[in-house]
Amino acid sequence: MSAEDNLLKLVEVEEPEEHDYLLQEQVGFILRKAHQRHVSIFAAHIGDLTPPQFAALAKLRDVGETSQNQLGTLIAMDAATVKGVIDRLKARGLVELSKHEADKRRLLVNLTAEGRDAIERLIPLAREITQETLAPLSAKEIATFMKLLAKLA
Amino acid sequence: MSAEDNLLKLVEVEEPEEHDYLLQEQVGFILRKAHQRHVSIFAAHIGDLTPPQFAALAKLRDVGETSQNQLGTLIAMDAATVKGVIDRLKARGLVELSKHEADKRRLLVNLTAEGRDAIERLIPLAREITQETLAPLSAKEIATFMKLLAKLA
DNA sequence: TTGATATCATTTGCATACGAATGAATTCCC
DNA sequence: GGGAATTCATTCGTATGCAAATGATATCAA
Repeated sequence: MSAEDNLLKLVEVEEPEEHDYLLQEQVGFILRKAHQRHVSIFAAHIGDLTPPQFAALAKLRDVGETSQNQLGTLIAMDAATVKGVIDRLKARGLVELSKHEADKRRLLVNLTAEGRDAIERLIPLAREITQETLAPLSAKEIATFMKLLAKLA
Repeated sequence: MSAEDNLLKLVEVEEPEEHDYLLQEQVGFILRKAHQRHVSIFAAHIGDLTPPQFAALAKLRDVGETSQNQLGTLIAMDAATVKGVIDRLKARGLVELSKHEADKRRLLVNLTAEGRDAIERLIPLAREITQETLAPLSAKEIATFMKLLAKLA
């Protein structure tokens, strides 16, 4: 290889052509597809609840009664989004709402008995969903991936 | 109350009942948060276009004129979703639609001159978005992460 | 105490995202 | 050739997801 070739190669590596932008290699695009695949796996295992609805129930199981806003923070949903999710869970009798005695602004959310039964019943399925989502990776790869993904989230 | 009871209560308070299922460690939940963070970074750099709209333009730049359905396949959107995205890009004059001569079912989509200008102008910003999204990782970690993420998508 | 500020919840508007149903056009295959 | 199956696009309904505006309440600070 000539000196000119080496120089050219170096220049190419350090200053890539403006035309070689490949959508399918961008992290955002792949992230969106990976998320889509997960949601699809979720729906195949748990047909009557969405991932956000499941997240709300699972978090209420962890922390018990909380305000709607606080629950939203815990499951990474803004106030407008969490309201819709809770409304639908309430309509199905899985959560119940009550007013905070001291702070009249707050709307408390809690599992109903039916909601508690539902989440306990669904958690084994959720484990399968996690497993199937990660199935393309080896155990070692899963550990690495989860560590790096957590850094990005 | 016995001393044992007090001890037990203390333990319960400081180490709340160990639930064997932790939402915040599930891949689906973290994937959703990572995707949210990316969309937020995208919006901070490119305010007047959404990631799916950008994806449509970038892919049209790659492949040139295609049918609406085919474009949807290329950017991982179902027919109903891609229609809305293309409708909005058309309303803004960034793409133009035409009928396929041989196959009357197909609706061809292509960039307008304005659309081509827009995507060329935005690609440098998209590179910054990718960089900022991956900023929490080292170069080596990025390589590892992208390889594993691609396996999951 | 009171006026400014902050927090909680709601509502509206817009943009994905997808299942299901529908209609039009094409292809398959007997 | 012609009926069955497939493909392409559209529409409808439901569910996130978020920005921005609003109203009610609570907290802070002068």
